[in-house]
Amino acid sequence: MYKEFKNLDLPAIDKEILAFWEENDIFRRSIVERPKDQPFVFYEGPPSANGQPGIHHVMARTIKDMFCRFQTLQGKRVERKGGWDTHGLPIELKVESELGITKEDIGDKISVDDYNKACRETVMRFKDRWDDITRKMGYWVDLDNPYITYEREYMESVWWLLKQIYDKGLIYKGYTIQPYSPAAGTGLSSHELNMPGAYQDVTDTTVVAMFPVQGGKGERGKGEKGENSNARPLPLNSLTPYPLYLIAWTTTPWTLPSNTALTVGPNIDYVRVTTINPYTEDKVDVILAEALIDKWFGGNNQPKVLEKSETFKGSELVGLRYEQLLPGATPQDGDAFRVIPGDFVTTDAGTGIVHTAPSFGADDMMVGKANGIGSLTLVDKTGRFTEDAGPFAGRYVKNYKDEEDYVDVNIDIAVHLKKRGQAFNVAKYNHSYPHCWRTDKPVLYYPLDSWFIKSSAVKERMQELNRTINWQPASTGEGRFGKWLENLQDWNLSRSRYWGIPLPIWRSEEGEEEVFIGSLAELEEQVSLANEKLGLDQSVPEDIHRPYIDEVVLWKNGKELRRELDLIDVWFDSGSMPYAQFHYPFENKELFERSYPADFIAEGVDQTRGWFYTLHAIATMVFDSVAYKNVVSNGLVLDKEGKKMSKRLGNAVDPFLTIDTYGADATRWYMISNSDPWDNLKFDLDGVKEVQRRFFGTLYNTYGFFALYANIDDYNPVGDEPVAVEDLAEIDRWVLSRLNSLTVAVTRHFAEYDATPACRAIESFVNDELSNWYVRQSRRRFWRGEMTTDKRAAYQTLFTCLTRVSQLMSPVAPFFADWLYRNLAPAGDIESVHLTYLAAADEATIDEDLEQRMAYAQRISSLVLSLRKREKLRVRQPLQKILVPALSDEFRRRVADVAHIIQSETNIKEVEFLTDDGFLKKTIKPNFKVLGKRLGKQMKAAAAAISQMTEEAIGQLESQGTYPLDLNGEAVEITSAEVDILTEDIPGWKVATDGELTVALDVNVTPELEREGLARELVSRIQNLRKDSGLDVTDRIDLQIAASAPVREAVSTHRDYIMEETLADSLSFEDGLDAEPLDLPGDETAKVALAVAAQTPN
RNA sequence: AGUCCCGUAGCUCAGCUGGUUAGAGCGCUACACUGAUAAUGUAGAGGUCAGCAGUUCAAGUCUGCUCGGGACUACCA
Repeated sequence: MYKEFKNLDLPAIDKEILAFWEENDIFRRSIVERPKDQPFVFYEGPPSANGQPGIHHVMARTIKDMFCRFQTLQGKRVERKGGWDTHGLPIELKVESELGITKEDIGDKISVDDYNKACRETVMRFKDRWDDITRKMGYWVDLDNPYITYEREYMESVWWLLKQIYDKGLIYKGYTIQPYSPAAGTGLSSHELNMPGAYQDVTDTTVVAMFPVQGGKGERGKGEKGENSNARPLPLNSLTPYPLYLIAWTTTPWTLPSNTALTVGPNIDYVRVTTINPYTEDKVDVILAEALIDKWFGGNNQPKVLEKSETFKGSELVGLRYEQLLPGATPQDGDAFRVIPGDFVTTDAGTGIVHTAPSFGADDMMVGKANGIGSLTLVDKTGRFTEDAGPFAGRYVKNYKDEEDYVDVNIDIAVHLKKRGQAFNVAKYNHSYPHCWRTDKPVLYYPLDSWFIKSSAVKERMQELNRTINWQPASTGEGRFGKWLENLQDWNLSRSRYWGIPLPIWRSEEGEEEVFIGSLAELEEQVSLANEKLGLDQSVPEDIHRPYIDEVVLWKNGKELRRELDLIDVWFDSGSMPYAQFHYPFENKELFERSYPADFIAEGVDQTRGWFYTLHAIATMVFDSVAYKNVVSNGLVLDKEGKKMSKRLGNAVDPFLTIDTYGADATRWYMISNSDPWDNLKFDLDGVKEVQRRFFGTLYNTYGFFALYANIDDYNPVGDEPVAVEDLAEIDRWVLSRLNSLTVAVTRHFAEYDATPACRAIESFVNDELSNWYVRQSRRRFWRGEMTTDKRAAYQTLFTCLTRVSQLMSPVAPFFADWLYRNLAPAGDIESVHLTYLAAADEATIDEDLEQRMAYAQRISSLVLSLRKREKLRVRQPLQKILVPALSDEFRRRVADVAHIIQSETNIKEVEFLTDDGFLKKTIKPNFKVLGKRLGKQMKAAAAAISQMTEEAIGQLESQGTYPLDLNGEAVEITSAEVDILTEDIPGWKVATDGELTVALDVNVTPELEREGLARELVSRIQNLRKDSGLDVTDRIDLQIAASAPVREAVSTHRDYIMEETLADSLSFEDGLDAEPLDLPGDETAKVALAVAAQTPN
């Protein structure tokens, strides 16, 4: 017996199937039953379990899951090792805030040991929630043996990888500018800088400062001797009695005391302008980019240009010396206060001359180094000016301590410059500036010591390898990722933190000796060596996190070495997972080799510069290989208004609630079918409801239909001898053809990592073709009479379709698919659809001609129904015929083949073809695609000429195959293949057209047809009565009828038909019948009484 | 600020390598159907394909710019 159900309850199906999977170990079997030599390698990007899973995780994991399931269907063995990302700043910050401490307190108020213990506990806090959502959403991943990044083995593999990179000379220690939060006393990662809300619009005091050119104080006009150290004759060195300044704009006046250079664009045009200092009203000469004159001169409250020199290139300014803006400390490590060239200078903003303070800007640092100008760092790590900062010493550069009476030092600097006659412009400026997400205070860029991976050295190779990766969508690979690789910077590995993998580098105090550890065994050796040389008794700690590892002292060439205190960037942890998940190379070599590289990975686009990058970088540097061959990057899940979901806005969708309410499948199917996953998804629960109702509801109904009749007939398609192809009904062959076309399409889409069209194709097959056409057309075959070959053919066909659909949909809707599959399967069989193999489509059953014929049947039926509607002729009223113009024999054959379908669908007795040219009014249209290619510019004229063609001319074209056109005196032959000839009218008939199809309806209702119509009306009413009386569809009845004369007549004529349709054993007229009168068309009346027949024959 | 994605009916989305009536589903309105019935069919209303310019015989589709939404990257002074 097939199970029959009252209502579709997807959440209940989830639970039932989940239990079935677990009891029967289906996930494991779906892997181990596939051959080892047919692997499909998938890597799980490790989530961090210190936060709750969100609906976007359901999205990302659906993508991962469905392609893995699809490959399993294709016979691949898909191992899926889960993983957890356990280190890093987010976890540390969470712990800090929970313990109410700051970074400074670590090692003081709390030991590093206890602190790290707290991190370790926090990191898995929501593991249960994650495991729960994983189960409930049907994501198959091995969570029993996950890799965990804080485990000793994992960390050892990371060290090994780093050592490989070190041995290639790609690791160095450098001094660089990094985001730093003085308020929190900690450096920040770029990740943190990109937390929502980090960039805030702020209004800063900006200054255009005037840097006095050395030897430019008015005496320049007199000659170039004297103490002028600017030896080069300059174009600006023309006659002028006024002091000369270089002017530069800054939004951070507090960096001005640390200025050591001015940077110009070598190819930018500059000019010297004579003007008046707006604050002192002295006449001065200033140099700036010509393009920016209008920005600073001639406006309201702006000085005027009194005189202007010829332009000269920035390169001519290079080397020019100027006097330190605010005299004080000078750099010891370079030749400062010079004009230097820099590519990054533009004329978009400022003056075209860039104030350069190498300690407080990445560009500044870079260009400063290149030109050897040295640096000044007059601000300390608390955000305060140092003693060397003259009048500003000791003051905070921003209000880092929330001082009530904080006076903005930037304003004071501006005032100070004004008084000295060295301010050209002071103004407020609104721009976005990064803030520390914890303290909400502005970030400062500060020089810090760090370890780097010289990834820039392998960027060409990374780009080459990237081109071999199949990105979905391609634009992310070429654009976002490709561009990122083009401009690749070195990878800053260092994190001055506590909870992470320690850098395995030991150095002597002065840094001249260095040991880089690549394994625990190596560390063991080095420890023994150190013990021997230093007379110590150390051993390798069991836990190689801080603080234990920090206590290890090594030895080399007579020096004591201590560990560099930094940790490794967590992104290196996750990028190491292909190797570290197997503790490679210390174990599992063979397993690793067959699991590398990945065939497929998937994450959100936000991982482009995260995990996608670190996987790629490590693979390129260590193995000269890609880490993954195919990658899908999905977009964001937004709320239904298109806003980002956040707890703060309260618009976050709870994945548990969604799945509990609508089922995992409806949620998954909605997410994948609604739009391409790489577009952002506007998540709307109404959409999930619609999927549930429209797709799953329809499929469920279709199954219910099958089950209902299969049970009545006690039919079991399994083991039933397949009906020979030639004995199948046309509609069976049609739907099987469509099913196989669908299989081809779905297989191709999944193989190309393009699931959205696959879902839509399945949806449209189920809704439009299987349910609304095949089942509707075939209903009578299921309920009528004995088990014939035709009936068996119908059962077998529907069974085949449902079974195949369950396979095709199973990657996306694993629960319902399995439910459907198992309900269809014979009782007692515990097979799961997820253990089956998807057979290649049977191309032989794809019959394009048949699909075309059925398309005609559907379209012609629609036309007839619309004509009936227009003429107000209800479908139950049989009509004699329709006329269909047939301009070709092929068309006629095709329509004739499906005429019976049109007849039953529209209640018409015959389909008649019109070939007599006299009847048909033809129209002609150019085939633009074909003709346009050939004619090009003449197309317009040709289209006009063709539309002018007479019936006669069309006839000539049809009979001879060609027709000459005269296009403005030019003769052009057109052929019948280059035009479409259609009929749009049959004079004297009611017609409807759809493209090339035209149908006319015979609206004449003869008395005979009317009687038949009445009979059908009566049947319909009786059927309703049966149903209202709660009869089973198989119950037989006795009928009594009282009716007006025409109805009696109709009943007499169609007595057999009525009895057969209503399963009546007897039918009699009883004039005095006491029953509700039935509502019949016209003025006819009838009363009907029915009773269950005494005995049900069968 | 740069890079990338998106902008087609009230809503969610199709629209292949440019080809002449721009489609579907939902929603709305009317009618029909009724042995899958909390289903189904037919019809109707609803579109300057974000805007501007260009290429072309022909642009929703290709190019450039502008505007709007989003993401990523970014102290460009």
